[in-house]
Amino acid sequence: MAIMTLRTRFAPSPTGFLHIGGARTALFCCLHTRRHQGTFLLRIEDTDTERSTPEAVEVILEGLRWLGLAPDEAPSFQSDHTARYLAVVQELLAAGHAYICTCSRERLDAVRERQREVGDKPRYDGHCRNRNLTPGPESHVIRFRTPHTGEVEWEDQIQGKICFANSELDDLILVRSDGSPTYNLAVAVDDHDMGITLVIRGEDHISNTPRQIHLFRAMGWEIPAYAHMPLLHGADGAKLSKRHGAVSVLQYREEGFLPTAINNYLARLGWSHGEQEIFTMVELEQLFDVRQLGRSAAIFDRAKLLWINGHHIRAATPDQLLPELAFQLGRLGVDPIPSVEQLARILPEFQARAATMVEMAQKCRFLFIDSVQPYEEKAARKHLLPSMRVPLETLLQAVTAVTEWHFEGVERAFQKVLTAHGLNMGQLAQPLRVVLTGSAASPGIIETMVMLGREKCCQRLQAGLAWMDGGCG
RNA sequence: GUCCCCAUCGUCUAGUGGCCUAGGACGCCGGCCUCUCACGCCGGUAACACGGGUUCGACUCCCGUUGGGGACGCCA
Repeated sequence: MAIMTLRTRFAPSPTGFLHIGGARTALFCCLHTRRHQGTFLLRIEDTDTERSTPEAVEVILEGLRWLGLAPDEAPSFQSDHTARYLAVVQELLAAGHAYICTCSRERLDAVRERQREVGDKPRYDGHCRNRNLTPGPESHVIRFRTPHTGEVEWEDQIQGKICFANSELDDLILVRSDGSPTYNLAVAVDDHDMGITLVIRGEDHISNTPRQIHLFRAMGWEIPAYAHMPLLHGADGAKLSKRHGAVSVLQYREEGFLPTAINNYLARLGWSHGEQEIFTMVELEQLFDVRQLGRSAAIFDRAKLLWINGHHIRAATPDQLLPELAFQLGRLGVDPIPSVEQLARILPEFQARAATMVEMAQKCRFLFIDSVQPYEEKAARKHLLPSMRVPLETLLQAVTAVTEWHFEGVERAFQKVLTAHGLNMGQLAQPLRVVLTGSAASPGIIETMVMLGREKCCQRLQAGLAWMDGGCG
């Protein structure tokens, strides 16, 4: 069968960072395309020369790379296509589908204000539509001649049938008075030129679709299919945007989230597959289909993201986590950053204990610093009782005498102290933990000692005894 | 205001006329495990917005109301 191969695009405007909502759009687009063996493209929509910056392009690219959503071909920049857009407009002008408009912004504002007062939808009133103006020295824009009657309808792959009466639409501007092309023109031309067969984007673009379809019709082009996905909302239920609580996806990396976890979480917003909650990227690429999306907006829930992130941390192999842990330790000021061998040895002990890589770094930091004093006050008060002084001193001796520094060897020494003083595990483990780690929580006490090494164990035991002698109870 | 869209536990969702005294997940609460903290396991909490229809039977279909969101730029 001659099924047209799927071509999609993610089309961000480089006016800022890539936020979590944009990342979700890119993810859905990418997953759907991979599932159907299509081609996923990236188009930078920089027709707004005022606000677009090369820095933003770089940040968006980096965000996509980090998430593993790299496009299949080199990105396309709308700013490279200006001549093409303008040529299309000339065709439109020649065919009578566009016209010159000399209305001033002041007039437009006044018209809109009047319409609002009457309770109408603000839109261009068609003042220049039939004036047959020709380009002159006077400042002018070029507008599209939108049909007055009839309607535009399309079968949206997510929303179902959507229909707009043409009478609801106005004559949009195609070319600004400075001669630059506008968004709707550029999108329509590029979607056609790039051979896009399915436009996947946020539902905030629904109202642009009829305009773009009209442009396609006027040019006699084949109209692509559309899939408008529900938006991501913030905790207050409003659209997530840069000025509304959204932060860069790269900040999630800083906060210790794994890209697989972010993707997993985002995919479950609006989409599900039975009762499965945890998905790998490979699974998503096999299962995700935009046509299975729900139609209602979802609210971003950090608590669930944390849970999923913890799950992916546990599921990861240590070497996958190594670079992230090193990165986070560096941010905590650990210097020098431990070797990968060192980190690989201790990392498994912390996988089940951290929801983020930041948390993991915080929890294993004690291993790599010189002193854990001052102790966490509450922990010290509760566990470093005077009665523990002697047992800890015995332990110091036992530790010094350990011949082979491995789990069994250390455990033997520890048990000996327990027996000698008639203590149970917890009675000795907790004070020791405080002395060794500075806090009342850590991996198993023997594991902790083994990880720390004999030298540091002895040093900290000595420091602990000194602290107790100092009477700082 | 006008147009478009949406509506199941606090949140993400399953549900496509009877299998629903509405299932799962996160969170929260309780318990187990236990040297601490986690992980894990067990149990609990909590929802079909409202009103009309259609039907032998509605969470599921239709209409209305209410509520929410989006769009109304020489931004994208």
